[in-house]
Amino acid sequence: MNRPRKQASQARSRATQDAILEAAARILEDQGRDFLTTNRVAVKAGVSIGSLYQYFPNKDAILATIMRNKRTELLDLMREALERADGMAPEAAVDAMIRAGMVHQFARPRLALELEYVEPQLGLSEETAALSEEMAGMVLNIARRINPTADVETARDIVAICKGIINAAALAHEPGGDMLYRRCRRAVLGYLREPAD
Amino acid sequence: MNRPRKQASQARSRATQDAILEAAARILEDQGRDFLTTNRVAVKAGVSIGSLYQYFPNKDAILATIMRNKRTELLDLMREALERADGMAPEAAVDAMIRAGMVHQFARPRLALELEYVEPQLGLSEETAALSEEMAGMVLNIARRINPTADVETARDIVAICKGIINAAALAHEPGGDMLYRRCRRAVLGYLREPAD
DNA sequence: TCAAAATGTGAGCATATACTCACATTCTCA
DNA sequence: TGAGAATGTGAGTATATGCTCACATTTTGA
Repeated sequence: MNRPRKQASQARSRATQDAILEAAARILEDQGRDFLTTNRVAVKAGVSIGSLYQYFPNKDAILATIMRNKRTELLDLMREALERADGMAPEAAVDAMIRAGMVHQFARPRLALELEYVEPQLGLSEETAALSEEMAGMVLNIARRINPTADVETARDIVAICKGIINAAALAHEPGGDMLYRRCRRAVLGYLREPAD
Repeated sequence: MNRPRKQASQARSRATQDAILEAAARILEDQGRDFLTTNRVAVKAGVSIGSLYQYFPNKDAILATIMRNKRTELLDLMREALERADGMAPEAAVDAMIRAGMVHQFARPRLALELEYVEPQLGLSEETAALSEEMAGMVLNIARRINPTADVETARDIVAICKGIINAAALAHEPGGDMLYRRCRRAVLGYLREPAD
């Protein structure tokens, strides 16, 4: 295979692509979805709309890329936490998992919320399902250390519970600090320790 | 005061207004927000767009009305549950409250989800805050019977937790039956019984 | 140094959609 | 029954926005 001369060409400038992605993300989180127009993204990213469309085939592709990037980050953090949790006490393992997985969403809760809202119209349903399964699998692994009867649905609920708390905080413009983490932790442990029926 | 001849005029036909509201709600929940256009609402409601704009000044007003109606319903159900819960055992009281408050969202979870997302652009933030406070107050009343140290934040989290579970179910097109209710119940009781730190 | 390839530019097009208005239809009541 | 009020109608308008394309600028390689 022949390598590109410098490092450009097939992917154009990585920096420009990132600028576009970050511009879109920032508009989404601090102006809202109604303000997310391709022209505005281009202006904020410091490129012309013409250029923007050389980096992405359409608006949804920008959002899909942001989505995928965030998901990759999230999965990596969770996988890493799962490994680290190997020799840990059950509660510490839960701690590590929540911290890893959720710190990520805490960082930009508003963005996470907006992305979740846009996701259905992005045609990523297969990827979404796959991600959900992998996440549920990892969460289940940890959850069973607290409650051995936990099943996949339990794991999915745990994720949903954390999302609920985080999203509410985001909508209320709450700061996403350590308090929020502790509330998630309490909800997760409580759910696992409460008998199923 | 002079009463209107029949019952029309100042509010036009109540039936037509309801038809418009229901048409909008149905489009929202089974076609999605991208399909919610005023023309489509008019067609589905069986009126002309011209008429639609005699009942509502603009598109957002339709959504705001749906929102307000649902909220009124929800609050009424919760208030009623709170009264009924007076002589009940703590757990039964929690039961009644979740059932009342959440049965409402369970009924049309997809609609609830879509409304929640549209809400910020509707300029109802004061009403929203007021509603949140009243809901939190009622939930807190019940929550304290399980855990006397519960505070307003605890109450808000309980609401958020239930919303999270319900929304996830809605997004996954899960049926919103009794199972869902039981998972909410478990999450709520677990959260309340888990020590705060 | 220069030509060809790669990349950047933004005025403008195509389209979608919220909303209007001139007119038609129906209702009210003496 | 008929005149005026109330209500209904939908083609058309104004505007916003995703995206294109003809052209300009920069980069590349000998």
